Amino acid sequence: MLDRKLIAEKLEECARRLATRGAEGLPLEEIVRLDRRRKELQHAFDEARNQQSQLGPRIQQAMKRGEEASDLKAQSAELKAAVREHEASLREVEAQLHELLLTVPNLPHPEAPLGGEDDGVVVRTEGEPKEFDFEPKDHVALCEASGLALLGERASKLAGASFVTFLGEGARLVRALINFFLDLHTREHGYTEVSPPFVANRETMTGTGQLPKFEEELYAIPRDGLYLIPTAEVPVTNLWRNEMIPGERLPLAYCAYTPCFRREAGAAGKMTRGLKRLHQFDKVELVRFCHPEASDEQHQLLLRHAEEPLRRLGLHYRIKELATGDLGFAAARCYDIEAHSPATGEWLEVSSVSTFTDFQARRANIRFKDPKAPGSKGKARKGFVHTLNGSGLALPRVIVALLETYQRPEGGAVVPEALRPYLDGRELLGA
RNA sequence: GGAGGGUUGGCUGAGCGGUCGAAAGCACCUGAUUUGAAAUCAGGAGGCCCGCAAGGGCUCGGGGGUUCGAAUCCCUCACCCUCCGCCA
Repeated sequence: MLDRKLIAEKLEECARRLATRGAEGLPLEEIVRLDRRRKELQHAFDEARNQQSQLGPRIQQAMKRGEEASDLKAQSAELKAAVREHEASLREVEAQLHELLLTVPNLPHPEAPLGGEDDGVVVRTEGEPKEFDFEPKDHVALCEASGLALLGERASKLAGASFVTFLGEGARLVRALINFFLDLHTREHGYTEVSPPFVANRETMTGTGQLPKFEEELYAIPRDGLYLIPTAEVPVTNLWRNEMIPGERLPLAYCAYTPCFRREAGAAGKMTRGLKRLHQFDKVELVRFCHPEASDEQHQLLLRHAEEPLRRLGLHYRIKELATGDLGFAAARCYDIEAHSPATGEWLEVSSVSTFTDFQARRANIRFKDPKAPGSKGKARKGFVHTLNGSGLALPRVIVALLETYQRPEGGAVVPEALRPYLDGRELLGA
């Protein structure tokens, strides 16, 4: 959610910056108009309320003197009606305003490259492309040959297409990767592990920006008013909803393993075989809360943390900064981390590392309060925190890159060193 | 799921429907005493929102209601505790 004041004061600039992400025809003028109306109503309400509350003691005194005070009572009743009226219109205007505000995406970061999907900038490429002296198979063929994952009809029997079942060493590989990622981030990068609910209510989904605009993307449990989470970002960011974080605790860093559920409703036509696009996948997510002035630096730090698992697994990958038109609704700036699929030559997005500035914090009302300097009469500084998150990492596509990169001509795949402790020291998988 | 009890400021804990934004204690801040600290004494101070300020509004778990007036009465929701039932 954008700051109403900012929209009012810099309407042109907001519109221009939002246009760079392709957001046109937003109700910005309407928002400014409603905000002005809101202020007026608030004033009228305060005024009437003030008058009414001053009448109370006077009535009491009159009654102590044994008077009826019926004229005062009537006056008070009248004011009460006025207060109610003002309050009702105030609430209505506020609700309208809020609703409009929820539809406006975040402002892109001034340094984000301009353009659309194809204008992302590859910031750097890490590792070497894998060379084979035989014809490499793609991950689908490898899964079929090794039996690590069920991709076909037998798997879709359970919940439909685009749900996978990992079997035997494949299931074990999933667990190993989750543990590897979590251990790395908690032990070496200082993240606090969170194991949240895999469902969330409407308010929680609104806080991070999934609702109201992207209801189509979510699996819902209408009977209980719940949604399956599309990412751990949702429950973890909302941990602090409607709270004030003591400034000295910032920055906060959380990591969480959860399955992620996505309907991929907008992805029709992009259907792919195999593990590349699923309705349910496992992911370890990193979430950070920080002071506003720290978010750029925190974004770089988060990026380093998120890519570290790929480095340790010895995979070839690149970092791409998304152009403004490709940014997610709530993001101000975003790096995608893409692992290389040597069999197809594709770059697979395994992580999206975003900074949301105060956009999510406003929606979810997450603020900080710095401690007052001792002895100083100045007020403690308060404000909305900045939130950031990134996958660290999403499993299925990492598995694709892993199997393809480390495949052997005679079948199976070599386990990279870093992962062996999580697989009983095994050096080979699916052989 | 059923029955009962509870939720007050950072904490503990009072609070006849009318100067209650709320006693008291602890913690906190300022000053005095002290070489410094502790102890003691005297003061001060809840939080949030709008506002440059003056000022105003909101706030006793959330929401609604009764009343001229609600921390106090009623309804409802959430959470906590106890008992019963069920259960990995």
